[in-house]
Amino acid sequence: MDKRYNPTEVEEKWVEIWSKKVFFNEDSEESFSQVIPPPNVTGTLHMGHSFQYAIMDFYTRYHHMSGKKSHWQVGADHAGIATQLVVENNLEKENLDRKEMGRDKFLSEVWKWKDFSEERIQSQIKRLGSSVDWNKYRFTLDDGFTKAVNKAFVELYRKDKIYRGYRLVNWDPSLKTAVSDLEVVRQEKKGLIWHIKYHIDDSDEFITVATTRPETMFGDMAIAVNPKDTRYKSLIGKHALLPFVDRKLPIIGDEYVDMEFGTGCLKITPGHDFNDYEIGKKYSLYEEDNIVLTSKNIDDFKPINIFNDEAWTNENVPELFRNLDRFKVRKLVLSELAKLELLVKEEEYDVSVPRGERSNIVIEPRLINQWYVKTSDMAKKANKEVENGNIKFHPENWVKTYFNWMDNIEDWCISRQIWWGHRIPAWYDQEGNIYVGENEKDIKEYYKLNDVKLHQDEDVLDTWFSSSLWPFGSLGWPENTEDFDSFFPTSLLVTGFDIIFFWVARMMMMSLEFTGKIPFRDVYVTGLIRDENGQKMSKSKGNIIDPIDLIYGISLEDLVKKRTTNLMQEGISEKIEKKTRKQFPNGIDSYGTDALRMTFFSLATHTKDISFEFGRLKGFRNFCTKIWNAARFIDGYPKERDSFVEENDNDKWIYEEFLKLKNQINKNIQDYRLDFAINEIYEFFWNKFCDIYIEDCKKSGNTANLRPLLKEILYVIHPFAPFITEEINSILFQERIID
RNA sequence: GGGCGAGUAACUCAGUUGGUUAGAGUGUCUGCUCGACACGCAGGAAGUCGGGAGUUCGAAUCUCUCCUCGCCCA
Repeated sequence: MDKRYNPTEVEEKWVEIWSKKVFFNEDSEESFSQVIPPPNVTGTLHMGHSFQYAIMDFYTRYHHMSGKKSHWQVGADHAGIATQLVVENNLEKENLDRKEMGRDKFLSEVWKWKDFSEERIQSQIKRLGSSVDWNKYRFTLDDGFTKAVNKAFVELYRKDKIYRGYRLVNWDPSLKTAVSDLEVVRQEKKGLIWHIKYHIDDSDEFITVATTRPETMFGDMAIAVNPKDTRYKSLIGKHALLPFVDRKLPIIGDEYVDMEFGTGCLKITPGHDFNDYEIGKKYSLYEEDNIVLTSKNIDDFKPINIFNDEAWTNENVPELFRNLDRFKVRKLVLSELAKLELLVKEEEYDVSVPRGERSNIVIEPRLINQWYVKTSDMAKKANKEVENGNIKFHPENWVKTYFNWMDNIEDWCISRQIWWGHRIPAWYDQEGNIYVGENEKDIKEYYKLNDVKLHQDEDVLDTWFSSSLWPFGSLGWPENTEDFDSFFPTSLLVTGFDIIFFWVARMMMMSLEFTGKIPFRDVYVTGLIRDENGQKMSKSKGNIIDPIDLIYGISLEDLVKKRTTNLMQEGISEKIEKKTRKQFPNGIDSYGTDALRMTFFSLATHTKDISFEFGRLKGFRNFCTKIWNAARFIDGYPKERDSFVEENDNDKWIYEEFLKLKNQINKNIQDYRLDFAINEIYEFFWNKFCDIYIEDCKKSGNTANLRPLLKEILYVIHPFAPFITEEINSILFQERIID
């Protein structure tokens, strides 16, 4: 054995073995199972993935070693919008355009990319030593999974839990697709609010409204004031005249209006604002001959839409303002209002701007037909499982976050106007009647259609719709597979707090809906890995650390190159280079996978921001060397016996300590406190086993117990540090720990 | 506006449910190339536990309040 443990060579050997090997206690009655949160096929894995995979691998190995049938379901996610964007950007560099290519050709390009990305991801998962069964690998767009998705959609539709609705949605004008509430990020910034005068019909009076979005005024359908507001009480029932258009807008009194806000008068633009939409609906506003009327019949409600799909003004605005970008319209409206002396004033105001999570463009609410899942009943069922303790969150506190969202859940918009994804299994005839079924043949049978010409919905499903089926879909549902039988419901889900709403909650709803069972019992919610200053790692900040570079090490020049190529923004590369050179003057050392894993465990505390710290990584590399050298020392003594025999006080003491350790870490493992567990291992091995026991054995010459005890210790450490323990075990004992 | 969380040694963090002199890793200081290990060994320094008030025999831990910072939802 070398004086220093050299991890990379050793690890590559075991990676090769483990990636082909299936660990499986076939005959065991008890089972443990979990599904991987399928990584997106958008590129490579980052620190967060390696962190979570370390934890998942830990539990898979741990339960396998305790004799259970232990299964970790592996796979990847097609990641609709994200992947489509990556491929579109790549094509753009070759001056190719998605629209010009057409759907089929474009999709074949995406499939090519998927193969490329998938291979990289798979090799990364393997390199971390993940004990998955590669024969059971699934992809969310493979045939079996697509079948599950279609079945789920059709079933929900027939149970009246999916519907198509003409409603206001979050519209992304650059991607030209609807997105769900969760895919919209709000950005707080200093903006302006404008006070605008509207004439009162048949009067010399004015009413002044305050708005942050004057460009939407062409879609105004009412003015609302609080009925208690003495300033405006007398105006209720009269009409205001919309500037430039002279549309008569009813002035309505509604408690919803906050008297303190702005002027106390709100312009109601149901076609372009979510709150206004609700008010418009309440009064069923509709326009006739340039007069807006109210009605008691909700079917009369007809919001005015003033934008096209790119958020440029359409034919519903006066000619002067037509066919312009919404931000240009704003400027023009303001200057024209000023000319008419209708612009009273502008004030600074904190506004919250909705932006698309992927595109970063300002989201424009838009009226359009989309598909929705009715969520409230499903949410209630899911909540019950949390309330009665069938599903547990760790740390427990995350249930608050979970309920916070679930108690206010809205219907889920699941259709996306993109190409990469599961095409919605709905067809239309010439008259626009909707038929839902797994394919055209099924539909013709189910609806008893003869020679009707049908065309399929162009849209695809939200990626999270398919992901929500992952825990049972990946195990074979709707087929009645052996895996589904033995491993569902799964035991554990390891995932980040950032996708509790997107994913965890939705899996719970769908699983209960389709299998009648919970998808998992324990949810281990991890924090997010940040850099050592607590900053989020991102390409533009230039602080990304690739887990592979921690395992193998990387030279300064390569690291600088890696961090400064393919930057979206111009001009930041110098700053990044400077920062990188300062922080890593000698590049990054090689630390090996075990050291990285143990670092992750020690960082897996119950906080949501985890600063990744090199000091700790260094500490665990030293620890690996320590284990290696203890083994090397012990290897210097001949084998005398197979098992530990207590012969003196020293033996008695260390064995008691060892049993205490085992008890303690088993408890910690059950409590999902791997940080405690790894610290105890470290403390026991270094301070007790090495510093006291081995030293004492040296002095007394009673060394016969060293080998058997080391072997027992290696087994305990194995799920924490699989490579080094397996290597030492094979050198000293010519056996496999995990088989 | 509603909700959640953080503030402990120079740095990054624990503190397992109120109980002896508050812990770890890294860094730092002193001394060690003695046969496992300098990625080491033996020692050492280092903290008003964000501020204030309270409960208690006893508070980093419980209560109240204030300050600073972060995240999520509207």
